[in-house]
Amino acid sequence: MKKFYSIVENKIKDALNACDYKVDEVVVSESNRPDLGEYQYNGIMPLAKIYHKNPVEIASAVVNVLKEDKFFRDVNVAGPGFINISISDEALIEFVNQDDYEYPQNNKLIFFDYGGANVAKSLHVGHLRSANIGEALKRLCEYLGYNTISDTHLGDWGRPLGLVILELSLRNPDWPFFKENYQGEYPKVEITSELLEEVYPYASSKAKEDEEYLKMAQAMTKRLQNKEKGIYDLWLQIMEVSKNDIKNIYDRLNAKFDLYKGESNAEDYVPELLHYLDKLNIVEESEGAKVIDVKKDTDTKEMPPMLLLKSDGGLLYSTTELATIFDRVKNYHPDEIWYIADKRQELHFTQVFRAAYKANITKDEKLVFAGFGTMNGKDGKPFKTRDGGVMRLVDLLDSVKSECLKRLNPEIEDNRDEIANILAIATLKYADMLPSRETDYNFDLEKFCDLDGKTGPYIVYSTIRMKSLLNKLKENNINYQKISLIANEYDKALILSLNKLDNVLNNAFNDKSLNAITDYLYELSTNFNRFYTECHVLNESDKDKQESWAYLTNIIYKVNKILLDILAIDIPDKM
RNA sequence: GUUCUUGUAGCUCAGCAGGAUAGAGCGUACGCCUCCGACGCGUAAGGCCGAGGGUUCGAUUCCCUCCAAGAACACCA
Repeated sequence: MKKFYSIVENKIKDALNACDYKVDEVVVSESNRPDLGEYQYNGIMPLAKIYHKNPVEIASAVVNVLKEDKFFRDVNVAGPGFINISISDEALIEFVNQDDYEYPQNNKLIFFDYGGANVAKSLHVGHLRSANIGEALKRLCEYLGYNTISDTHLGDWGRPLGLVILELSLRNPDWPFFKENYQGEYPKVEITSELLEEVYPYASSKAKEDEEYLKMAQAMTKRLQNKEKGIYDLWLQIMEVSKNDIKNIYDRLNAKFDLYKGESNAEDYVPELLHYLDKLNIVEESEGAKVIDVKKDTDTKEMPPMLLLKSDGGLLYSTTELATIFDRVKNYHPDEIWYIADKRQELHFTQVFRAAYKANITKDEKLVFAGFGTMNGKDGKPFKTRDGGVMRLVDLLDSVKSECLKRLNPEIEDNRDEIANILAIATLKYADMLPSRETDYNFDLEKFCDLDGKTGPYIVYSTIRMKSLLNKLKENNINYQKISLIANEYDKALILSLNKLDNVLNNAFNDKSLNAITDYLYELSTNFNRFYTECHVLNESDKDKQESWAYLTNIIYKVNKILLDILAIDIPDKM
């Protein structure tokens, strides 16, 4: 991958060295004074402090060295020691012509935990961000050369399953799963996702009112966790139905998981884990439960101990989580494990991570929690359906889809449904990743689907425009190998934007946030649209100009595609 | 209650390893189609960066206090 900023930064570093100033790192940024230069370097002032010298003096010396380099069109000192830099057209052209957009592969493995679907419960709006952000971060890491593995970490082993099985047993007492000493194969029973969708909420609310029912559910959960014959077989059938359902929705969202493991898999490691922890002497008893103290001296806030086992011996969220880390470390040897989950779960993960470190389960592995903010309704309150229930993810996707369908160009006759679906996903994903990761945001259908502004449809439209222009160039046999000139401020603006690619991707990686990318996509689109209206590629008579512009259009399309692929956004041919 | 997070234009949000004149989008007001998709483009107005202190040559950015909002706080996941 070619790195424009690094070139500039290294040149400045060399110049500083030539003047006998040593710096660890030079960071150049886009100028906020475009009247003075395209880029700026502000590092002279702090340097002057170290060397007890006048910053303007240092800056002038450095500038004199840089001025010798034909790479720069202009370098000057302003104010207390800012260095303003402009690049020569020749250098810009040479850089654009380098076709080098791939990062070298490295041997680091990042393990991703996102999605977090629960079996027997339909995916709801709360699952949207985890899938979007997780998938995009995973693709970003892959693009940057990391190896990745992703796992949904299904919630398939806790009380919800106990509740569902209990309720099914009450409704179908004659099912053989619940008969003791049943011999032979268990029959395949009629379980549909619709049924599960109805059963869980019913059982869940009943457990809240009915203490007896709750106790029965707890007992059933325990029986499941003991893998009791019959109960476990029924569970397998529930799993199959539910997993398919989950996969379908994730497919729609372009979220592809390498693993569909879950708490139940981690459960296999629980005995080993408990045995291991026992030897370490870090498990304590508290109010009947087994806990691991994870407090640190440096804590400013109270840090409750991690609950390992319930007083009835049952497993908890944290237990399976810890066992999952155990499993992952043992079987996949990741360098890092990234958890993309609602930021409200941060305390829970902090506890588990600390326990994992304390128990020396992870050794060098780094456990990273990347929490995201909540998507709320338009009113800023938690997203609900009209009757106050939790909105299902499918329903949300469908509502966006029908809104997109309404706005589709009426002249398009074929595949309207399919196009609307692609558009809906683009719309939702773009809107979802536009705020920075930790920001809560409000779902606003009208706003997201609007063709004006920082929206998915605008980005999609611009990309379609690029594609359509490239097709026209092909039809007219207009070929392009390279850019040979910069004609005006419009193509130049585009080039300067393109130079940022590597920076943007690295910022996104460092912050584990996609907003740098969504924002950059908007910048590219808007710069392209301006270029498009001002520079008429097809009927430009100057052949060099035409070729340069055609080449540029191709590059911008290519970079756009790279970014959209990272975000897992597809682009229809028309809209 | 304790702790954490957030407070930036009318609205929604970026920026915040300190830097020059704080940026977008929407909305508002004006413009631009005999040419590659006007589902586009341009121009303008709009800000004491929650308040008050501090550190610094320099603070929206770092530290402290206060005010306001949100979230998390052991046998649910």
